[in-house]
Amino acid sequence: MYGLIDCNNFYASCERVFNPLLARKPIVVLSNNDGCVIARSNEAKALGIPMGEPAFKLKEVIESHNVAVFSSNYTLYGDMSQRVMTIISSFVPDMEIYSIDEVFLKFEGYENIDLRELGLKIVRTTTKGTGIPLSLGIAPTKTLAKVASKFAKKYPDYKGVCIIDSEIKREKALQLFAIEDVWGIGRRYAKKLHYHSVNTAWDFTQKSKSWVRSLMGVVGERTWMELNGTPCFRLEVQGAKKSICTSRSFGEQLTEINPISEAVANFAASCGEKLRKQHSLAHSLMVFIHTNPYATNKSQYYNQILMQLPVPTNDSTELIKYAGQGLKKIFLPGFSYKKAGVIITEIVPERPVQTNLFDERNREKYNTAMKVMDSLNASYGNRKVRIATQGFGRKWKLKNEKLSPCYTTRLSDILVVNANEIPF
DNA sequence: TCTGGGGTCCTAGGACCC
DNA sequence: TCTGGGGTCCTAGGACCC
Repeated sequence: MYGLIDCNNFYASCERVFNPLLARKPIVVLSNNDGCVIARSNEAKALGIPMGEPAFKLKEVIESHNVAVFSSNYTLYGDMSQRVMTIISSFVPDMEIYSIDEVFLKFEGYENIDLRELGLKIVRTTTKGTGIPLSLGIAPTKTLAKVASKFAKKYPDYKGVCIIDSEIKREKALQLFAIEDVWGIGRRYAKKLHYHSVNTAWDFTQKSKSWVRSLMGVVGERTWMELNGTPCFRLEVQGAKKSICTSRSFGEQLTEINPISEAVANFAASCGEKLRKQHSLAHSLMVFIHTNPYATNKSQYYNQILMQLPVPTNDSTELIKYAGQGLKKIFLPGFSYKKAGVIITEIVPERPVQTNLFDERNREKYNTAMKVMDSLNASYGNRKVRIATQGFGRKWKLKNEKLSPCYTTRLSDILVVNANEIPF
């Protein structure tokens, strides 16, 4: 059997843990730049605030219902996520962390254990230890476990744990489950399926396999098999990322290249950091910039450029250099830019080392510099040590006016470092 | 008049997820 | 005035190989 644990309204719940006055109050968390709603407490959902709604359209409802509004604080959410996952892993070792707020479990060798009892214990212990409410679904396939977790969340009588372990339960659950809520069925396929009078997950399973295959390809066929009880997706081991992207919308529109260069340098540096963290090197790097697509009355420009790196690297100074060269090639004056980003692909493991006959760079020296920089930044805070081109400007910085404190990771807590651990 | 068969790799775009 | 960020996989078509 597979399990799927989903943290309820995760970001909103994280904010609430450290602010008990928010209990039973409507909460929304906004995307970067305080753009649109990306998380809502149940109370906010009840007010009819939709997911993805731009914040400026919600001014009225926020004021009239006293909705608590937060900028997103990924430092806090990331740390809370780790705590949740750590507790869960003490119960079930076979787990796949699927996202910041979801984890798949595999119950293998649990044949003589009451999974409902175990599930309740996991949910209760984790919520008690972190303050985050959870829902757990258990079923023979990952897709069905997802379905079960939605029931666990929706109906309080389940006390957070719902199990689909018989044909009768599977049939009943799928008949009550809208096709567009199935894992793997997005907006496009849902529309196609509705057109063919497939409205519930059950309707979908009653279609023939070949019909599904011709409409949705092999991906849809797998979903069909999973809903019918045949597992197609295993627990996946977490590997290194195959692409890494850092991109942001700017707090204000930028017309000059200088602040954009600074932003792009920071994005490249951040990609380098992520690469080093997973012990990988990248062979290519892409830079993109674009204007504000919502400003339909202004002229639009979107461009990107792929840069091949001579030798796979995770050195921020090198990534910054190529990102900057790329930006110069695609930047055109006369536009108001809203967003830029750096995407890194062709990622390979750090070892074995690949060399280039004509490479003249002293890679050992730069690697040491990166190590020292990472370790200082880990101790003293992000970007405390940086490459000069990353700059100190604030022009491109995003808006986050409603940011909560990093309760669990703020510097006063982690500044207690052993001097011997600083490598110089 | 009549012109094969079997591959690989790359890219762009589309679909999905959180 | 104001609209997020970061991923994965699959497919079709083109270019190329022998």
